[in-house]
Amino acid sequence: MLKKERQIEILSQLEKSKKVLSTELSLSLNVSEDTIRRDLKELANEGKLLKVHGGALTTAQKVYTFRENEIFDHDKKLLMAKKALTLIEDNDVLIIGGGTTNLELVGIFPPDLGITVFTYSIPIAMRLSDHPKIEVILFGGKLMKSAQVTVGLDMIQNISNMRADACFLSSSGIDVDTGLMEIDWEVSQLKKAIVRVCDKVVIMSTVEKIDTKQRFLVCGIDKINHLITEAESDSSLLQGFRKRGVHVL
Amino acid sequence: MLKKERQIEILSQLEKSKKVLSTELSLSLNVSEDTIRRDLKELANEGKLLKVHGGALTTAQKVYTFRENEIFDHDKKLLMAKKALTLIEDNDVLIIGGGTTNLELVGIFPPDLGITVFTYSIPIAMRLSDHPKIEVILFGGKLMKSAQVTVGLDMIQNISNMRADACFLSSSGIDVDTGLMEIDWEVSQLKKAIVRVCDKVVIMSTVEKIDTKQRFLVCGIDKINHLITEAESDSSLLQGFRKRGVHVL
DNA sequence: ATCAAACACGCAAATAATTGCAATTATGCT
DNA sequence: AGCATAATTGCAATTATTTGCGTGTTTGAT
Repeated sequence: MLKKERQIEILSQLEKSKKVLSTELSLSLNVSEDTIRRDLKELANEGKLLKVHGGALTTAQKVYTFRENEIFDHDKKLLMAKKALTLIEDNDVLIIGGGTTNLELVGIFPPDLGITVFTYSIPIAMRLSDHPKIEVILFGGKLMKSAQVTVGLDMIQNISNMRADACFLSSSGIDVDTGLMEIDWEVSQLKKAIVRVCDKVVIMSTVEKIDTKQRFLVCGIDKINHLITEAESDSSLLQGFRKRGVHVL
Repeated sequence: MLKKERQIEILSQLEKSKKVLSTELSLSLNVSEDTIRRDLKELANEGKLLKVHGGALTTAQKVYTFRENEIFDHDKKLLMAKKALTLIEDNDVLIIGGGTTNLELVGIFPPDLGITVFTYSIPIAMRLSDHPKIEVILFGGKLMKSAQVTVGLDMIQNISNMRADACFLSSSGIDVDTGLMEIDWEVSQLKKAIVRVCDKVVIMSTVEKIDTKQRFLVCGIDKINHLITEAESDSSLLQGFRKRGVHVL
């Protein structure tokens, strides 16, 4: 039995019973407990499970009454989130925008990730509120009910006075020539301010948003460092972005 | 049963009933009382609960916007919310604090109520986000994960520069002689600032909190205009408050 | 003040984790 | 293919964690 195979089996057992014991796994999979422990350690580092003395528990021990399965295009967004996660390092200071893709992203943050997150999205803050190591700062302002994000002039002030390692923004439209666009004026102003203070700008967009235009410009393509979609990074659709120096993944 | 598993179970029981007894836990989880005590001690060090002689209490009530029926003392709090609602008029500007009682209150706001609500509680903002006529402004700041509220110095600044018709605050302790008290320093500072800028100060407190003291003073009894409990307004327990000019209801 | 319940401390047994090391197995490269 | 290198695995010795029990102390309700 291959290592990967075994690890998948471990995860599947964990899925069923919400907990696994090192001793039991060692018997049922015919490997030493050491190996099981090494597997568990590895999986724990990937955030796939929570390693504890004697075995492991599902990370989703928490009561997520959150409607994860109601997210549109859940699979695609999860894939994008996984790609985005590779860009994040311990001790980073991030600004994370609204949208379900970002919600997906913070949902897969491994438990040992120690970062600081600034956000204006209430669902994002909520979901991070039970993460053990992440510090969350929520920007305040008037609540835009439709998207459950806050906006306000003060907020743009606040943002302008900070710096962050990276920002993760979704897009309502992106285009090789024009750049990143936004439907809502207030949100566009907000994102404009965010882009200015971040070393690394990461845009997450499903391919259907590519080459669609919206009313308000956030920034030109030259400000964007990474573009994440659900497609293969060498897709021809994305060639234009690669040519302009955007890291596509 | 694994240690972590047990601790999670303890926390989950605690969440439901707001208190746990070492003896009961020892029986229901089939471990010695020593083990329970050690668990409680450990969890207390992590700030997950407050250890007391004989068991443990919740340190701060974590609010789940979704699971209304699990709110502790739901009936009492609903009753208090109904009383509080009588104090609210159209076009009011209110500051509403955290806690499940306030959550209950905003839950029964009639759909045609047109007011402006300032809050630092994320669950409150969430719940109001689907109300058609209420404008919600969320104060920003560092997220205190246990209670899902935000705090911060900026926030006190912001509050000091506004005025509101009334504020609705829960109490972690109130006493005729001392006044309103709070467990957490940062929250106490926050409430202090709020009380200063509100024309009408409404405190909501279950009777069990009456005459209990906490570490940090928010304000004296003279600043409090209304006291809402689940008891009859002419209860003898509340006589002291009435004598000092507090409207008890 | 009294007394049972709750607690803290140390100890010992059992179980689990870690580490270094050697044997085996996979992988990449010419 | 053949070889070098890296990864994986099991083993043994050591270390750490968990747990229950005995002892003596503290607590808090009457």
